Amino acid sequence: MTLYAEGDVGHSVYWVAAGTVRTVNVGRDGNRIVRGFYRSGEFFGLERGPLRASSAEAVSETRAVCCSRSRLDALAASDAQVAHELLSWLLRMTERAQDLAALGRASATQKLAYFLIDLMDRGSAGRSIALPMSRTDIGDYLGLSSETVSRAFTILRRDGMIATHGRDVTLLDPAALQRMNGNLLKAHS
Amino acid sequence: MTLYAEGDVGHSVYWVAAGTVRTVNVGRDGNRIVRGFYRSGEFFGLERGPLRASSAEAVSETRAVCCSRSRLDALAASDAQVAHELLSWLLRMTERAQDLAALGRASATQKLAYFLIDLMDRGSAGRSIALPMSRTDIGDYLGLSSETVSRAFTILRRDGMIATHGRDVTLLDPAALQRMNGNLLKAHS
DNA sequence: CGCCGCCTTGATGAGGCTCAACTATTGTGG
DNA sequence: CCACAATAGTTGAGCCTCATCAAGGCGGCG
Repeated sequence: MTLYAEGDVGHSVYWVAAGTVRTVNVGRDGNRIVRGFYRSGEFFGLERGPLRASSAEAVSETRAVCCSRSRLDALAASDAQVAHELLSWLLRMTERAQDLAALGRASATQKLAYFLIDLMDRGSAGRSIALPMSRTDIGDYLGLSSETVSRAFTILRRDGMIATHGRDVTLLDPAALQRMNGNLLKAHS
Repeated sequence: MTLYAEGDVGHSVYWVAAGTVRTVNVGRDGNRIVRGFYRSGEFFGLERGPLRASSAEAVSETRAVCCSRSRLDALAASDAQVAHELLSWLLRMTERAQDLAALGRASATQKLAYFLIDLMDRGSAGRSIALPMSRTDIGDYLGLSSETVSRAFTILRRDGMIATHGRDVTLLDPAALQRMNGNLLKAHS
């Protein structure tokens, strides 16, 4: 379940073939922070220093491919296409993290709307999403408690924007969800 | 004062020679979000698409060097050193944005402590910082109101962690400031 | 001197965290 | 197949932090 832990030495970069991975920090007082979710087709594990800044854990059953940092560097140096992909991916990561930071002032419901839209943009083909993670995971990612996440789901359901059945979510009105954030999030596709 | 505006077409990348630049988004309802500050020696303006996602404004008197994206790409392709610098810078940007997002649950005082520590790590030699930006700027960056920022300054001053005189801030106890964030922020140097 | 922007401080209200109870779902052993 | 336990999700009540509105202070600059 754990691919690597916070503080480990490791230069490997990973590519998610199937499933979902989360990167996590745990404060000394036990408060957990989910720094990111990585879905099938995405990269993670590229860091500045030799020590892992966060742990990486499989959220559901997951297959991941591992590549050493030196091999990646060599590939990027020789193949301009790879270098461009890498740059583009990093820029996207930065954008996403900045978007999340910009949501600091937003309401819990707006944060959840952002989360769902982002998830739809990234992987799910139709309007249905099978969330692999718990409410607590979502909360630790958005900076909310699991109870507040649950309440936000209830509000979106009541307003007819989504339908839920356990962890299965159907986005009934994606445009309305997107509008909730004062279209802070441009089309990231 | 404005280097480029949100929505502009532009591929240029900038390097701050002196002064401070902020990148800004403005929602339709007028709420302002400062996405980042860039101090002397730092880069900004590198984005994924051809359209600017945010405006860039000089906070104080500033000199900035401009470089076209194509020239940067050529440089990075030919010079491994430049490519490495670029990668390292992007990773740092991502880290910083993720740190800020992770502060979502933190108190206003913790956020301000993070801000000051980050600022010290990045540019100021001694323990004194001459803030170039207003309380409102800081608030729009941290997701707080300017009043709350002001109150947080008062608390840190009362607790003997800083001394302030207008926009001049002296960090009396940097270690204590760093500890406030459950040492979420590792040494980023 | 008086205006103006920035900063500070106070009072009030709203949103979200915490504690707590209850329900739903899944898994386990008899 | 059922009883039970364990985990996840939902909903409610009270408190606390921060946003908002409002009123001064403190320079800078004409």
